Amino acid sequence: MELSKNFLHNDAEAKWYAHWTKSGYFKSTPDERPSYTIVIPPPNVTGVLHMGHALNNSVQDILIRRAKMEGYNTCWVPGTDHASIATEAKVVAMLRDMGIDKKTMPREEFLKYAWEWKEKYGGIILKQLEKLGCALDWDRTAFTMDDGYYAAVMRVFVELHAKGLIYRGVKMINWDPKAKTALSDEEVIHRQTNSKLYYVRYKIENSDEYITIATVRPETILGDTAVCVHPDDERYAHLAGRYCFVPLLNRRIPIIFDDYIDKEFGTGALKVTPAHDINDYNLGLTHGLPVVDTLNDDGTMSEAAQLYIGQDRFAVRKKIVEDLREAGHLVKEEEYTNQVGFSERTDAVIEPRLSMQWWCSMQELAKPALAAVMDDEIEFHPAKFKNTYRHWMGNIKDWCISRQLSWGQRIPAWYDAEGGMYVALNADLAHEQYKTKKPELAAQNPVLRQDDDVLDTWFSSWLWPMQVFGWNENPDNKDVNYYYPTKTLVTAPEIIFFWVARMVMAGYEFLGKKPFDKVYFTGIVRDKQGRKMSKQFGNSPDLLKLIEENGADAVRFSVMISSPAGNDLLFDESQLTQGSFFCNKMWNAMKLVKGWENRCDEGIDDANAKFALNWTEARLAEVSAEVTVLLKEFRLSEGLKTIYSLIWNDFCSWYLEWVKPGMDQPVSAAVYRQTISIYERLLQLLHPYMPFVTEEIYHNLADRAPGDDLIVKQLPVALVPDQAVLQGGILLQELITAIRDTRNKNRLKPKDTIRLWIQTPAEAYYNTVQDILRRQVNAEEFGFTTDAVPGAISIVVQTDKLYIEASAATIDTSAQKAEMQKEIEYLKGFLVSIDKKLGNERFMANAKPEVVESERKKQNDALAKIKTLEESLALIGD
RNA sequence: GGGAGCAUAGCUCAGCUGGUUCAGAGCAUCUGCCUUACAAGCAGAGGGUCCGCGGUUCGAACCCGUGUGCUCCCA
Repeated sequence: MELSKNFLHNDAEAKWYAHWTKSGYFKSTPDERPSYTIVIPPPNVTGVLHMGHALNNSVQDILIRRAKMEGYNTCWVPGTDHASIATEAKVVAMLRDMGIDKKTMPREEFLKYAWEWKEKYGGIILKQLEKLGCALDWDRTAFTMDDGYYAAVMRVFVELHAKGLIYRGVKMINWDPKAKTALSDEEVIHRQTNSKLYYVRYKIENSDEYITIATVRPETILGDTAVCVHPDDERYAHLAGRYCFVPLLNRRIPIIFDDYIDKEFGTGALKVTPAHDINDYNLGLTHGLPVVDTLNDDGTMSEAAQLYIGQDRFAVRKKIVEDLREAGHLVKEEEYTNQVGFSERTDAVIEPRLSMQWWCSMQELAKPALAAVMDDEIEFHPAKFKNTYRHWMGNIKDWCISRQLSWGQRIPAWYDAEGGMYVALNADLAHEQYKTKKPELAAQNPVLRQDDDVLDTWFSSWLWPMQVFGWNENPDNKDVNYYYPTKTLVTAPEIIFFWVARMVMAGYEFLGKKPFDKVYFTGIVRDKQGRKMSKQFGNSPDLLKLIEENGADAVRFSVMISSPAGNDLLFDESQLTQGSFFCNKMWNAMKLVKGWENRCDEGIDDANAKFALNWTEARLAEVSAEVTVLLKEFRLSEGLKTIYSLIWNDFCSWYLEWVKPGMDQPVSAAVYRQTISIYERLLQLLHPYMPFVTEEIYHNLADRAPGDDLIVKQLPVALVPDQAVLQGGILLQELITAIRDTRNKNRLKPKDTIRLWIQTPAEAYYNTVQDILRRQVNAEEFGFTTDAVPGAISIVVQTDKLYIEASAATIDTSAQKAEMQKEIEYLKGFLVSIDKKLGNERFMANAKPEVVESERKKQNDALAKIKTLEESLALIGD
C-alpha cells in the first residue's frame, strides 16, 4: 500500500467514526463491568456548535475514551434542551417571516410549528458533535420535551406542590419586556451602564418649598407613591407628616421616614415607586403604600401612568425629562454609572415588576445539596468553586419557575370559574379533585381552565441525570441502578447555579442520591484579546470550518493544549497548526517504521538497540504513570503536553534515531516488532485526545483482526520504570547534545566527522551505547583514553571527560576556556550555598534526613565535576 | 459594597508538600543543515528584578501582610 505524504484527516475521520458506530463501541447496556457515565450538558436545541462546546465535549470525550480503555462500561448520553425562550423566539421570528402573527394562532397550532422547527433544526448541534469525534451513545439521545421527560416534569411539579414547596404568589419579578415573560434571578445579567442621574423637585404641600430627589429612571415618577428620607436627616426633619406632589401629575403623596435611606446618595431623598423597584416595594410594604403599575408587559406606559400611555419606556424617559424641565421641576442632571439588568436571552433591559408567578421554595432543597458539596461527597474540580457554591446556596432565594410562553412544559394547574385551583398530573385528575371538592358544581361538568404559563427550562433540565435513564417510569430500573449516580459532570462555571446546583437538589430530593460523583468546571474560551467568545461579539470561529480544514484531532489538540484545568483558555487559531503538525509527525514516524517491514532480519542481535528499547520502555512506563495521575486530577492539558513530548521528543527524536538502520541496512526483527509495540502503546495513550489519527495509524502499523481497534484496546498493566535505565538515557542524551553543541560552536558541518575519546571510569556503559553515540555525533572513530588527548577539544559531561578531534575544526580555545571557567564559577557558588547549609546547625537540626542526604550528594557531585573541569581546563593550555 | 482568582521568558502558561543540578514547557526569535519518515522537518543557542515593598524561616517563585494592576462571580 502506498502511504500518502501527509495524514489525510478528512478520509480518516469519516471512516473511523462510521466504523466505531457500526461496531457498536458507543453503545452501552448494563453488564458486570463497573460503569462510567457522563450525561452531556444538553446544548440548546437552537444552538450551533461553538468553541465552548468544542472544549466541553472534548473533555468529556477524553474522559469517556480513557475510561473505556480502563475497562469501564462507558455511557455518554447525548441530548438537547428545549430552551423555552430562545426557541420560542426563533419560531415567532420564523412565523413573522411567513407573515403570521403568533398572537392570532391558538397555542396548539403554535406548538405544531415549534415541533416542526425542532425536528428540522434541533438535531444540528448533535450532528456536529459527531464531527468532533464524540463517543456518544446515540441510541440514548434525550430531549427535555420528550413525552417521558414531560411526564417527569409534571410529576415533580405536582409532588413539590403537594409538599408545599411550590406555590403561587405575587412578588417582584424580573420582567423581560421583549420576550414578555418573567425570568429567574439567574437569567438577569447585570452590566455597568452609563446613565444620567436626574435631580427632580417635588413641591411640598401648603408651602413654597420643594424636596429634590435623584433618579436614573425619571419615567417611573408617574408611579411614585411616596418620597422617603432618613429619620436622622436634619435637612428633612421638619417635613414629618407632610405631603408633596408628583410633578406633572400633581398626585399627593406622603413624605415618609425610613433608615433604609442612604443620606449620602443624591439629595438624601428617595422617590418611592413600589411597582417598579424591589427596594421601593419593600418600603411600600412597611409603610402601607399603594402600588401604581405604570408599565404594560411590552415596556410601554400603561393607563395607570396617565401620561405617555402606550409609548415605550425609553422614549418616555427622554420626553419626561423635557417636560419636567419645561415645568421647572428639573434641577440638574449628571453623568452616572450604575448596574442595569439585561435579559440573558433577549438582551432587553429588565423591568422589576410585581406579578403573580409560580415559585419553588429552595431552602429545604438546598440543605442536603449544600452539605454534599461541602463534605466532598460531590467533588468540585477546581475546588475553588465550592466557595461560590456555598455563597449562593447559603443565600438562596425562591425560584421563579413560571414563564409566559407556550414552548415548554405547561404548568399542571387548573382553575375553576370561582377561582379555585387544582394541581394535578393531568386534566382528568384535576377534574377528580374538583368533583371531590365541589360535588354540587361538578354535576354541571364545567370546563376547567389550565394555567397558560410554562415552566422554566431549567425546571426540566435539573432532572437530566435521572430522567435520561427513565427515573420517572421506574426509579428502580436497571439503567438507573447501573448508571446513576453518574461519574463526572463536565460543564462551564457560568451555569453552576442555573443547572449544577439544581441538579444536585433534584438528585437528593427525588432519588435520595447525588447525581454525579465529580464536577469538572472548564474554563471559558476567550479570543486572543481575552474577550469571551460569543455569537454577539462575532469573535467565535466557525468550528465546522476549522474541523474541515485542520481536522478534528488538530482542533481537539489546540483546544486542550491551551486549556489549563479550571482556567480560561485563550484560543488562537495558530495553535491549530501545532495540532496538525503533530498528526503529520506521527504519520511520518509510522512511514519510517513501516519502511523497515521488508528489511527485517531475525539474525541480528543489536546490543545498542536493546539499550534504546529498554530506555524507551522505561520512559513509556514513567510517563504512563504520570498521565494516569494527571487525568485523575483533571489536569488534561498537562496530560496532553506530556504525551506530546513523549511521542515527539523521546520516541521520534531520540528513540527512532537511535534504532534507525543505515541506508539499505537490515533491521533486527526483534527491534522492529518491539518498535511497533511501543508505538501502539504511545498511540493508545494519546487516543483519548486525538482519536482519529491514532486509530488510523494503529491500523496502518499492522493488520488487525476484526474488533482489534484502538478505541476498545485495554490499557496494559502499569509497569515500574527502571531508574538506572532512565539515568543511562539521560546521560546518553547529554553526551549527544554536548558533542553536537561543541560541533556547532567549532563550525563543524554535519558531514564533517570527528574522532571521539572518552576518559571515564564507566567504560561498560559506553560499550552499550557507543554505536548510537557514534552515529548521532558523526564520529568515525571512538575509543577510551586514560590521559588527555593533545590538540583535541575537551569537554565535560557529568563527570566524564570527552576529547574531540576534528581535522576540519577551527578550535577556539579561548571561548572553550571561558565557558569552562563560567561553569566552574557557577558550581563553586553552588557549592558555597550547600556548604553553608550543611554547616548550619539549624538546617541540620530541622531539615528532613532525605533533604540533608540530597544536599550531600549535590555537594559530592559538584566537587567531582569541578575537579574534572579544572583538570580539563589545565590541559587546554593557551 | 461582598466574595473568588490572577500577576513567572517577546506570547500562552507549568512549577504538586518551602530545599539552587528548579527558574521550566510550547510557540515566537537567532544560528547551521533540502542528512531518502517528516523543511509541516532536523540539530543547536540566546532570552527572566518569578509585579513592588515588608515579614516568617537555616532557606521563599512557593507561606504571611501590604500596595499596585487585571479578570470573574454575587448584590
